[in-house]
Amino acid sequence: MRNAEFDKEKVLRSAMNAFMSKGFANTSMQDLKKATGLHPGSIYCAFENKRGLLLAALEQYRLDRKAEFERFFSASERTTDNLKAYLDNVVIECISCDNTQACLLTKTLNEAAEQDIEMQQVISNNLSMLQQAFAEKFEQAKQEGDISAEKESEHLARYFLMGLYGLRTFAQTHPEPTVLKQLAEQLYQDVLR
Amino acid sequence: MRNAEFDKEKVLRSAMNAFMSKGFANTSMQDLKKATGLHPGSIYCAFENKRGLLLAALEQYRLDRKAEFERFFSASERTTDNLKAYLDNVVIECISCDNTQACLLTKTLNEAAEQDIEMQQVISNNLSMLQQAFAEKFEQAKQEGDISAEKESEHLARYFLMGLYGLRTFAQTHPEPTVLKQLAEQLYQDVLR
DNA sequence: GAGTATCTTGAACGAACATTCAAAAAAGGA
DNA sequence: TCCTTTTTTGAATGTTCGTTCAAGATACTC
Repeated sequence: MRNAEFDKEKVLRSAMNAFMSKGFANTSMQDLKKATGLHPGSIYCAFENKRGLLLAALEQYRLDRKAEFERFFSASERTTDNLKAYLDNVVIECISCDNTQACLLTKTLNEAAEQDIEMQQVISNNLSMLQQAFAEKFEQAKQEGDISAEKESEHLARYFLMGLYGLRTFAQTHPEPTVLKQLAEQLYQDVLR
Repeated sequence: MRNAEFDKEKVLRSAMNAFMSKGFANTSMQDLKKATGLHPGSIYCAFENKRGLLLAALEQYRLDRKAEFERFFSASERTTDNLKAYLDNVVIECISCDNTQACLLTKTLNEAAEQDIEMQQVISNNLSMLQQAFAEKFEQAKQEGDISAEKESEHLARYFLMGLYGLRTFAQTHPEPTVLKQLAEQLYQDVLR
């Protein structure tokens, strides 16, 4: 017997970052070896494939984002405040120089979705879960009286998610803090109103 | 002397479609040969590179979208009506099964932006021009009295463009006509209000 | 209609890629 | 301590890629 030496979470986060900054196709096994510290053979032993590594990285990404989500939405008692904090954090990520600018889900969706139905399904499911999570928070905010009871939580969640996608894309061409903050603020207002 | 045989616009539109459906990295020269009907040598003679072909395709895309923009905004006398028609058309594109679902600019931005500063510049400029064009139309709509004079056209254009990005991304995971129409409608309302 | 300049063709090239595999190393069980 | 089992290692593999190039085809010029 012998156990694997590497820390799976660390490896997956490294791979995540590599895929986020260069994309799937443009990240070579050599890049992944450098990023993760794992030799090709080990990667194939643990994840079967380069594609398998991406799938595992996507799952880790989902877990990490879920934890982040719950952290933000347990900060204050007022849900709308948490929502604003979450949104502000997205802007901060967009401005930052590390690899949090991109979203692994949308990046992979753009690149690997075509031709790979299973990958598309995984990403769609992840995004649907995020939308569902937002819908629950909007429902909560309605009960707290900060959002009109007439609005449908599901619609709000969809619109908000659309805004997040757009914000991230916009930031890729114009990562100016002032502009991004304005956009985020208006999105927040439009959703609350 | 001898002139080139192929129709440059047709070739570029074919290349455009190939790049839009499979992305830059995943479109091989064989794919491009099949799509354009040009042999590798001819492509290299005319465009220097695979990358050069993408740059040329991006320019053709810009021209085509510009023509489309002007066509939509000269349809009715009321600018807001034209804006709505433009937005509805984006939804139609998102639902359709051809390659108009994706935007070549954002697709390329996601893939080739990193590592290629010139490419990034080209795309940023294109998107800025589109934003500027929208800003002019919003200004027009203000003068026609359909948009509050207090709003800044530049802000409206930015927000609208962000919405378009988001809509296209959202459509990739959930191309349901009803949902997309709702999202487009709310974006339109939020911008006009 | 001959000459020439340019384009077209498609086979050939080296490089880079994802993947494999056999040998070496290491950790547990007895 | 030795044996077994699993992981680690990194060189080797076959494939595919973007790119080149020399030969052939074609249209324009004089």
